Amino acid sequence: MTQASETRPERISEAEHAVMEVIWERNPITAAEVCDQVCAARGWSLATVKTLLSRLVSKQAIAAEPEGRRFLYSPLIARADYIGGESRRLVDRLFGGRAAPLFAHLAEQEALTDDDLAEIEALLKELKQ
Amino acid sequence: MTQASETRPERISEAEHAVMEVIWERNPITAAEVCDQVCAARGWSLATVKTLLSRLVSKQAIAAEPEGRRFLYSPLIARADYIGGESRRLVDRLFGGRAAPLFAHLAEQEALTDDDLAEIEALLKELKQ
DNA sequence: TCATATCGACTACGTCTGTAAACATGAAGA
DNA sequence: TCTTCATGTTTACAGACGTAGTCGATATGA
Repeated sequence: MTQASETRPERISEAEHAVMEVIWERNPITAAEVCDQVCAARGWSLATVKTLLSRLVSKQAIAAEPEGRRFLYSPLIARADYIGGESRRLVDRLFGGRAAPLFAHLAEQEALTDDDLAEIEALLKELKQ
Repeated sequence: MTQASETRPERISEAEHAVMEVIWERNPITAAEVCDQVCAARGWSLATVKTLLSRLVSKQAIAAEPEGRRFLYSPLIARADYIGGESRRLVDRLFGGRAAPLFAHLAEQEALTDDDLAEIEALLKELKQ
């Protein structure tokens, strides 16, 4: 059963993702406001943000609603979906789809703080309840 | 103090990574042998593999040792380092560097099998011992 | 020795990405 | 009304990436 319109979400690049984060955090939002949030941090110009915004629009990752002579942008895909997809891609590509080896790796690299461990432990308990 | 030669490992692309996996699994290995392992699966031609190999050589991800009139390729970076780096990038980019939210996400998506859970639990115990 | 298969090096080329300038147009102030 | 600012649209351009063809040299079998 293939869905009628299998709109495979087009891949969001790294720079585009930075813009998405801003939009997820606050929306609807204008181009200038997005720029306020990221241009300083990434050394971008407003023009760059505009380009990224229009690419995100054509990728249907965000919606642009006209407001006067400008646009208000809002997310069309949920952050949870995005990070879920990216996480899955990584786990599939590097760990054969199994999450445990990823966890083992992070643990080995001491990339897990005590807080992380405690939190994960709590989650584990919950999952097993 | 910046290190003398800050050889920031150049980014390995998706296609290149597929080649790396073959080389990690068996090495030293020739271009033709690499092709045997991936060309069918990915629908590539030998020429494509050769290109990827030479890009990997220039990125210093693999070494090419001459053997007669051909090369034997071997990894210069460890698989563990690679997947560690990639995992870290993802965790940094999407989860603010904390692993717990990633774990929570995988759990939420039911991307964790019972085996995964058991394994992670075991690892946790070990880490806390 | 001559054709052929093999192999790396070089070249190619369309797409995507990062980064931005130029341009057109409408709004707003002088 | 004339100028200037703000804003989206179009165009640009270099570098990375995916994918592969061509070239030149060597090994090899007839």
